[in-house]
Amino acid sequence: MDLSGLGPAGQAELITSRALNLIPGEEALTALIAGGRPLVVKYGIDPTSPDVHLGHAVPIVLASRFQRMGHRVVFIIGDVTAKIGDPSGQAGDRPPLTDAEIAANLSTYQRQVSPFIDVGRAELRFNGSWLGEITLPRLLEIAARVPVSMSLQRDDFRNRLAAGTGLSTAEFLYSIVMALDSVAITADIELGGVDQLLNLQMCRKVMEVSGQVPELVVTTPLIEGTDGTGAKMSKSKGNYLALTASPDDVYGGIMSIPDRLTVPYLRSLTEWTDPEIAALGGQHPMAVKRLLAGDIVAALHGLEAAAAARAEFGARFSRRSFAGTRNLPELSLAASGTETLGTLLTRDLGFAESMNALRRTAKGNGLRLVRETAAGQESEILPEEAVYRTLAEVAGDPEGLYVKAGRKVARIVR
RNA sequence: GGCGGGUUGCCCGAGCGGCCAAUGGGAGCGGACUGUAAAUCCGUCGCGAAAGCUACAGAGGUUCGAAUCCUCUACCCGCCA
Repeated sequence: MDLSGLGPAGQAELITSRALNLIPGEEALTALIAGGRPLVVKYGIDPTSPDVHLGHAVPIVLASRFQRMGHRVVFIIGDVTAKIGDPSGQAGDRPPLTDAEIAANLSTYQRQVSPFIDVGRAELRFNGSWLGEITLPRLLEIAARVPVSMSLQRDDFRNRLAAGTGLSTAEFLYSIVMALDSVAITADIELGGVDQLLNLQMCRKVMEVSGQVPELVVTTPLIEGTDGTGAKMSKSKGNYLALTASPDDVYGGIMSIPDRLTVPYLRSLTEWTDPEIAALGGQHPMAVKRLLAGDIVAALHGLEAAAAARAEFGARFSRRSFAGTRNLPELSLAASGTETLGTLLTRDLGFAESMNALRRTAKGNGLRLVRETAAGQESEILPEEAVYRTLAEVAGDPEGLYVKAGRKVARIVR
């Protein structure tokens, strides 16, 4: 949706309503937009990991809004810092990257993020192209005018200092180095997650020290992970939805988030406006979540895929019918009738981690044979020993037959 | 550099010579209930069909027998320099 026709107040509102912090404030944003020229909107991307998930999409959604308002989005790639390695001093877990790796990560990143923003229209800048030019006197000049107390506002720095755990000088310099990027492109606005707030403030400071107008800082909320533990979405917690996930997985993944996250997700990841969201209030929480899931799948994979994922979900989980379900793994009697059920379910399908794990599932009534006919479903709980019987023995007539191990299902075919 | 404390399963954390594959909590998994939500309850929670095997930082040793005792190594954490 083109937003360039919107007036300054309208544009500012569209950003402000989704921002957690706006520094110095909304009036400044409105004034900046009212200036009439295309603004330089900076967004730094991390070239160290090719994995992008929904959490990363949040600031991108805002960047896209700026873009559609007619402003210039500039992605800064921290190639210098990536080549130096992890600044946090945790030895070894983040080795420096080569140029080739950075390029590869970058193109993966662009591809994954493209559903949310017009990547072709965004500008790309590598900070190596100007950081290499910075002289030591210049760096000292800036450092001399940036108080250490600014960095010490960071809890993690303070805690580590207090605890006596290592805090390197490089880490102190890191935020100044990133701030030089803002100076290099004379950014008007910078976007980032709230976790970057202190770094972003450093950008303002350094710009000021360099005689520039400090950029306007916009931070976005960190969305909670899908598991509902309250932790932010992150790869290491495993509570994330990758942008590359299949339509079915994304749809299902969204459906499994706690109800209380539906609105935050709608706000952070879709173009629904606050009045529209408020109007959904009367609906069943699950219905709203369906809208959200459909919307996100549509963004990532298109409307058709969204419709298919919706139908799939309805068949598979709401009606629990398997006949209409696509993408079910299959066990073929002809090909593997003589293999044991346990082998097939663990080794071939990965439904359980080990034979013992599968037996435990069976012991808890989780291993079942389901026969689906026009009349409905009949389910038979398989005993633990069935794990060691062959598929042919267990299955018999495969017509409309499915095996379930816990929540996972496979179709049995001839 | 000196002295002291620690390293247990996915995480936290008991155990301090046999009854320890290892108490308890959390996470996970399965079941009931459901909307692949939340809450609750129940079960389960190294691998192996079994015999058994592998596990309590690593390597040796003492002992009929070690997660538990001894020695060395690595890492962590305190206090003192």
